[in-house]
Amino acid sequence: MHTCIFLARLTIMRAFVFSRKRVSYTTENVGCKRCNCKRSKCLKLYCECFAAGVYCAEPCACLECFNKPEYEDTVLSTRQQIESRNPLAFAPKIVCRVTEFPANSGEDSNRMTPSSARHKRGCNCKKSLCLKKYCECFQAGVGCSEGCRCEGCKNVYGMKEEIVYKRADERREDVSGKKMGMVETRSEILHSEQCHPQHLSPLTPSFQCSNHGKDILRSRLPVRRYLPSPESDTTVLSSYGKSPLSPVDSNNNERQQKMSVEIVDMISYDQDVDCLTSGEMDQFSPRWDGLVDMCDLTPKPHPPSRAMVSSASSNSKDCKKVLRAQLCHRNGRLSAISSLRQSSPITPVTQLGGSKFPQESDSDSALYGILEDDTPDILKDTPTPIKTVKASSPNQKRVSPPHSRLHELRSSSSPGLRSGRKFILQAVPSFPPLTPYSDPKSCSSEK
DNA sequence: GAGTTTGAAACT
DNA sequence: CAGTTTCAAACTC
Repeated sequence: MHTCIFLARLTIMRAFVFSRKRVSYTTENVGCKRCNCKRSKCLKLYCECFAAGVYCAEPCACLECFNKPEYEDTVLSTRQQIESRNPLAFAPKIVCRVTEFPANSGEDSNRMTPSSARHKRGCNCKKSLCLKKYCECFQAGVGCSEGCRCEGCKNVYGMKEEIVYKRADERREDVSGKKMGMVETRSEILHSEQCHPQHLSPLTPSFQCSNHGKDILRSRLPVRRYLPSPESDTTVLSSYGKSPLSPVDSNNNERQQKMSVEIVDMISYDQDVDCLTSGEMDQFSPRWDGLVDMCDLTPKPHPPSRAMVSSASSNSKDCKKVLRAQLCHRNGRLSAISSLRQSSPITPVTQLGGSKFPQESDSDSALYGILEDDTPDILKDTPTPIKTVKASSPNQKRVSPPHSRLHELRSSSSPGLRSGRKFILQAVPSFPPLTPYSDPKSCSSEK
């Protein structure tokens, strides 16, 4: 169970931290760098805000911006259109896969490590050597993978060749029943953290806001070198060089806990948190399905482990249950997490009115049926030949959240959410809001 | 701050 | 699907 929670945290953290570029929010959103679109009208994936599923806000320096609450319909239809072209367009780019271990014994049968967070689509770098933020993998703080088509990869988070080699190695060792070698080492580190809760913040998503995630990431990094965190422009070693028990962590612990509640509540965040999280919190909506990715993992029985905290269930279902239970336990309103797996990052639920929560892929088709002519007038001068829409969700996972819940959630107010400066596209939550949404229309006056 | 480089997204 | 163009962020000076 702890493993599951742990992975959930990690995945969420990654989703937040790595999926967006330099979006540095403060509570006041002062000096925040947001998009700077000149020609895309903030209605294409070029636009960071749009891609992130949030409305542009004051910090944006965009021109002719249509990514605003008042153009909600346009935004939604545009998203719809883009999704029809590429169903994964708004899906989190970083997914956290799990290293699965062969079944050896009943004990610790749920051992898994988030050893392979990767860019879903992979990069295509030619000149940056995957060492600059041009590289999405590097920017996301993840290693390149087989899916990357990069040339001369030197990604410090994991080179493509290295990954391929290690995976082959893992498979070989798994088959031979040998000990896990490097993988084991990594998982041991991970494991160590799991087994020593004092090393971690409590079981709340706050973990994602700490640098624990980075520590974990670091644990996956070659020991030989540390480079500046992609999230840090100034710190050379960043948190990668810190011990998990570093003072920073302990100092952060309390506020991490606080943060966790805020994250879970999807309310505005504490600006006191480090830049890792502060810039990402209100990008929440479209990234929550990172959790989905995590939960989609299907851990297999694992070999015995000395001290594995392993009350986790051995299947993703249970994992989700555990996660849900855990989160619900921490936040009564979090029952919405039960919809994690069903939610779509891109489904414009508002257009579905109060319809019932559709089931899985059916929802998509239903949705698409509703949203037909999806070419926004605004963009019709640049027509896109999309007329038919895929009826099924690419991974069969992205479905609208329960509207009844949404409705419930909306009907209650969340001061924290209202305090957020960013308009999350309420209509296209990737993940059912964990706290009430504030109606974009009602809060459009905030802007 | 302007100009350049880069690679993703969009288009053909 | 491959090649090209457009775009905006990252980067350099």
